[in-house]
Amino acid sequence: MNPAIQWEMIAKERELLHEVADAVGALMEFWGFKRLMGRVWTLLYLRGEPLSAAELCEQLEISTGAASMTLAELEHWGVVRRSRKPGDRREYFEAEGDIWRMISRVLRERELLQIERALEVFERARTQLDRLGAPGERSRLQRIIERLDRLADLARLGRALLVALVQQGKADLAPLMRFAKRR
Amino acid sequence: MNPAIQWEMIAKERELLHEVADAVGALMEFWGFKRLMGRVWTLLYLRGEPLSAAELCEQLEISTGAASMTLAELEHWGVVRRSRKPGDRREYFEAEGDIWRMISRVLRERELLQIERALEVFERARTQLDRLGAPGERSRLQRIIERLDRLADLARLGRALLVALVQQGKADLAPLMRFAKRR
DNA sequence: TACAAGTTTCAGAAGTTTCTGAAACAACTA
DNA sequence: TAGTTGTTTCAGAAACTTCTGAAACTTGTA
Repeated sequence: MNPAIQWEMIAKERELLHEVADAVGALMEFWGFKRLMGRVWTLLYLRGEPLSAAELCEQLEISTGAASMTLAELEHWGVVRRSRKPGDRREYFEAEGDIWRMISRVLRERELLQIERALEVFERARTQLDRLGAPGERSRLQRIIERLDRLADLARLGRALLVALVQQGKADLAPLMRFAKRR
Repeated sequence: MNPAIQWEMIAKERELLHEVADAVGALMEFWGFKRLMGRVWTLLYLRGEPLSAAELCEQLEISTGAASMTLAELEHWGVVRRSRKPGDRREYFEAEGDIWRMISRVLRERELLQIERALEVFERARTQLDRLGAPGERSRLQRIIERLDRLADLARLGRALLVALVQQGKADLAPLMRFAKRR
């Protein structure tokens, strides 16, 4: 094959992976992670083989420092594994293949925590407001308490949905996938 | 009643509302909104009556500029209404009472958009990669394409879940609430 | 042990977001 | 119309986040 054409194909592939990585990066950023985490993970996931830190730096045009910190963070979230090849001093990195395991971990450890924290504040404030009843003010306070209860209900709903999602996914992702395909 | 005690009760109430507003503010920030939007909306929601911009500034200790901008933004999302009292020059602001309407709007207009955008990139990259097949490289490319497909599947799952949530909620929030209470 | 290759850390650069406060503006009243 | 009160806008201050690059450190090799 014409080497010029072959080179062009390699460049094209690289560009496409880059675009996908950027798209996931944007999604992840939206989800409150660093954009780089999304980009790095995506490249590793798509390539499907262990890559060295140096290659990631080169492909994504980032510094060694950024690579090191991002990889450590991804490892902390359990979405990237580190490995070595015999006779090679470098460390290699590989993406966790099970996407759902990643997501459900984030849902459990981060979103759920946020909701529970808010819920605690709601409940504590509720009991304290209840005790506060000023004689002439009962009905005004009552209205506030009612609305606070609705906020708490919503938080509990969110919690229940998250828990259900995590449980369902743990049991088996397939039913959810079928659900998606039905639409 | 002893005025000192009465004053203390007012301060206590104020502090409690403040705490709840901060909790919602943190949640909203986590969701990619400005913290202030959460704080302002919460105070309006809990009080349940129209408040003036000045009162919001005073209660939340923010500048008039911040109040104006935040209220405009909240109005744009349809979660705060603006009204006037006859014979009063000031504008008053009131929170949208239907929380679910707010949330589903955000889900539809923001999250859904994000996912669709990513999905488009995935699909475009997929067809282009498909065309790219280098003779000796078919299987390597094939692996990448497979993984890209899994990413796309996940995005479609997310989209389906969001759509279902929005639809369900539009029909009636009650079933979801019962779902939450069952747990 | 000395060396080299690879990795981590961290001070501060660069970029971004959010908020303030004052000036411009708008709306009502006398 | 002029004055008063209330609202919006926006330049830049402040705070925060993310990234770089060089120095410190670690690990394996000779």
